[in-house]
Amino acid sequence: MPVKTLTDFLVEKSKPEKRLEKAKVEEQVKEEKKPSEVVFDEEEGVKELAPSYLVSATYDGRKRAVCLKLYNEKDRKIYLWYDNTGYKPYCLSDLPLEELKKMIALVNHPGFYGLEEVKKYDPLQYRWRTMTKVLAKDPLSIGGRPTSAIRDILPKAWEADIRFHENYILDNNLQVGMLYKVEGGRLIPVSHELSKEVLDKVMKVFEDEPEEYKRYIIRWLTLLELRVPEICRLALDIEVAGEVATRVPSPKEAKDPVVAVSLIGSDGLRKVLLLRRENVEEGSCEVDAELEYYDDEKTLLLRVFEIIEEYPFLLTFNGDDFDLPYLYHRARRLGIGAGQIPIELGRDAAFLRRGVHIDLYRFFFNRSIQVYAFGQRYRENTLNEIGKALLGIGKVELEGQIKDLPYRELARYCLRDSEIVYRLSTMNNDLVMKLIMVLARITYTPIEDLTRQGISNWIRNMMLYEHRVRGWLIPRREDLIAAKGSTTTKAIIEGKKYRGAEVITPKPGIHFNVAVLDFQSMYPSIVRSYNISYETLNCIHEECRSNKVPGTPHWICTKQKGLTSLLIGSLRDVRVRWYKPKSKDRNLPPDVREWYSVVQSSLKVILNASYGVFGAESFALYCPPVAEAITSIGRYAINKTVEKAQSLGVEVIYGDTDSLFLKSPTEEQIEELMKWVEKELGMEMDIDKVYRYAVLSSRKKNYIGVYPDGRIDVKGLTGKKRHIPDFIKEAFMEMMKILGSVKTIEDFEDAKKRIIELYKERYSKIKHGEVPPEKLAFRVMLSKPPERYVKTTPQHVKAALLLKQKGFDVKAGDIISFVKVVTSPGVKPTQLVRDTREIDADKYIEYLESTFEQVLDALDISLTTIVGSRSLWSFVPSKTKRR
DNA sequence: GCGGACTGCTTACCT
DNA sequence: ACAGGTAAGCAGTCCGCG
Repeated sequence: MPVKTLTDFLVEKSKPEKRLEKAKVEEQVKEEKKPSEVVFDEEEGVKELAPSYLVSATYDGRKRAVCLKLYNEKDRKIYLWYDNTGYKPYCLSDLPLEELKKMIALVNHPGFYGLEEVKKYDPLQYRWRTMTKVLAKDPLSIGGRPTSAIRDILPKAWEADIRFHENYILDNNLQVGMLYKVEGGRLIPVSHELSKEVLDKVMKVFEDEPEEYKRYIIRWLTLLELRVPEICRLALDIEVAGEVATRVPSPKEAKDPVVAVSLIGSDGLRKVLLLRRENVEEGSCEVDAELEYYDDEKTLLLRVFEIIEEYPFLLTFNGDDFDLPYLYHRARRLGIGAGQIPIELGRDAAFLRRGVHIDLYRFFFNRSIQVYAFGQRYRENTLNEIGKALLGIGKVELEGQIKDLPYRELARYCLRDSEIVYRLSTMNNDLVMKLIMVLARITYTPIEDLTRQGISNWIRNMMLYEHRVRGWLIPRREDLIAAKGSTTTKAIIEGKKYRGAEVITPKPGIHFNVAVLDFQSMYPSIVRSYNISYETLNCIHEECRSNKVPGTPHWICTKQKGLTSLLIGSLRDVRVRWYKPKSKDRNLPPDVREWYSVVQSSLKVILNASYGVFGAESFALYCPPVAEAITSIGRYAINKTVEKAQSLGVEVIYGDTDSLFLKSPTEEQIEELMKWVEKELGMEMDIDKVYRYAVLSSRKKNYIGVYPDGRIDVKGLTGKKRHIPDFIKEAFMEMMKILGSVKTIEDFEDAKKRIIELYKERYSKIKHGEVPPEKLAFRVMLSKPPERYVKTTPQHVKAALLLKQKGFDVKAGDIISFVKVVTSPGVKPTQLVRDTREIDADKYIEYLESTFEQVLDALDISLTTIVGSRSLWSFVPSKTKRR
């Protein structure tokens, strides 16, 4: 079929000077040459290679060339390919070539290589410009060197802060995660067209869209229909026998011996390497792995390195900061040459020379992954917590110190950590590995960068790629901000840059038959439908000025389709109209559905962040008016929809950002409202959920929704917050159970009574000191080191300081567990509590009361009157209703 | 010297 | 280092009070 592939599209749109050659023949991957035909030379890299997945790009400082890592699924090896096209680092100048030639400081710069004229389209000025490429011999000469970098010599430099290997990907249109082969030393993309079947179906779904738009859809489909390879991998964890148990050993010094290394491979390898030491017993527990004992630590380490080299991918948990640097420095200390160690240490990461190291700690720490990919199922970033939350297995509890453990107990402990790391990568059919690969494809980001960087960098990479494909000049930060002006709306929260979302004041009470409608990915829809992009916002055309963004003085271009609008809009549509429905389609085989589900959640991660990055200073295309325009249109849309609902006679009882809670609407009313939204606002609404009843208070972002089957949604209420004591949480859950059983309005009378009984029972338990301290522990995150709290000293910081006094290691990110006590300063770390009589019962009663009250005040019950009038002896008079 | 009103800080949540 | 909006509790300050 003469259908355009992504590769065609890219070639047509861009004219980079040195482009990699395009495959002439359509090879089928399955019928490819045997990997035995691989020609690989350690020094020079691969010369011949059957189709393999591009997973990473780095810069090899020794060879002064970009190095690509290609993963061959068949022999499960990574091959290195070094650039041989003479690609040079560069930045751009707006000065004419002739003028730059006369700049002595530039041409005499030791790293200066040459000049070249190029045409670039400037999106801020809507015109093509002639720019001069200033080429350098090495990346450091462009920038990054402390003194006299080329970018500082030039009066104005463009694109100078893009790293060399990133530039290489951009200029050569390399697609990370896709197939490439090597022939005669040349890197050649392997064409991977969509099947006719898929293509026909897609074109049917998007038949009404313009050609330009369809090309984007095909581009995403081409990247995302191809399955990712099986990733052969090794999980590793090490144990070090330090003298002080409360301190983490320093990797830089590496003065304590590595006493155990556990290794689990996807090929079935299960090993623990143990160091023999004096006075250590064998131990007795079962260990489900092969144990290897070493008398000599050096031999042990060399064996570990040997195994690492056998695998293309290495997984660790915090290996960037601990395991790999420790292994490296320890090995050096024991006299192992750097050349024998497969590890290369970066400034804040650890890499493998040949393979790819993925530090799952960094990946799981990523907020977007936490929230959107795993639905906040884990809320602490420790291996134990993530393991427990996602797999149901935590770390082995340590009795005593590492150095005192018998061999088998040590092996079991060490093995468990690798086991969790490995299982995190295999759960849900390798979900994590697939997510990583898919995100790398969408954002054109090497695996090593993707698993370490935040989402603003992923989106940056995706957008920079789009710029290069089109031959666009990437705007300089200050030019972008100067051209687009600042924000014009006032945030409700002091110190914020612009106004955000609308929250509709809830109508307190119990509401039966509630339908929750929401705009399907509201912000991306706005970006698509309103042509939002940094260049189209406040464009240069006089005629566009009347095309105002509601609620702001900003306007939007009517002449040209915005880059962001196309990019984000097409991603949204691919998700909403293709991948999401397919992931739920029961007619498809489970493995296909599962793949679609991986893709749709990856897209969700990107889309959810695509608005926020424009308001984030760390984003390369930071442009707050863009973010402001999006939220402003969002407020306009929801407010207009509320008006419309009311005019249709539907009561709106609550709404937040993109959702509306409608009280017993008829099907016709819903349908009419949705139709109106589509026609008038150019956006789609969905029935997100239907509640048998919802309990609202006057508090925003706080409600309980009960589904027809009795399941319950709890939002924002104290009872579900992570930091509150288990005792309170359990009481709250009991209360929810009671509410879940309510079917009709009549049932409420009984429910109210049961809730009051429940409250009284829990009340007296606290009062009588019958609750163990662990159940009363608050667990609050320390967001910075204790000494950095200078303005106030919150309770968890007080507790942290007490712990520190006792010699415990407390650092940012730790969860501090404390109870409220009667003695000064009112709190005590849970570990230090000896006697239940210390506990401040009244404080806990206050907490219990306010937790219940949040629910009860919506039910129109007041605890003070009902419980206070009963026979509960010394009832502490409660505060009047809090607002 | 103490309590109430108030503001600001901090955390955890919602979309 | 994706954003802003909301709730809640506590720390700290100011002021009145013969």
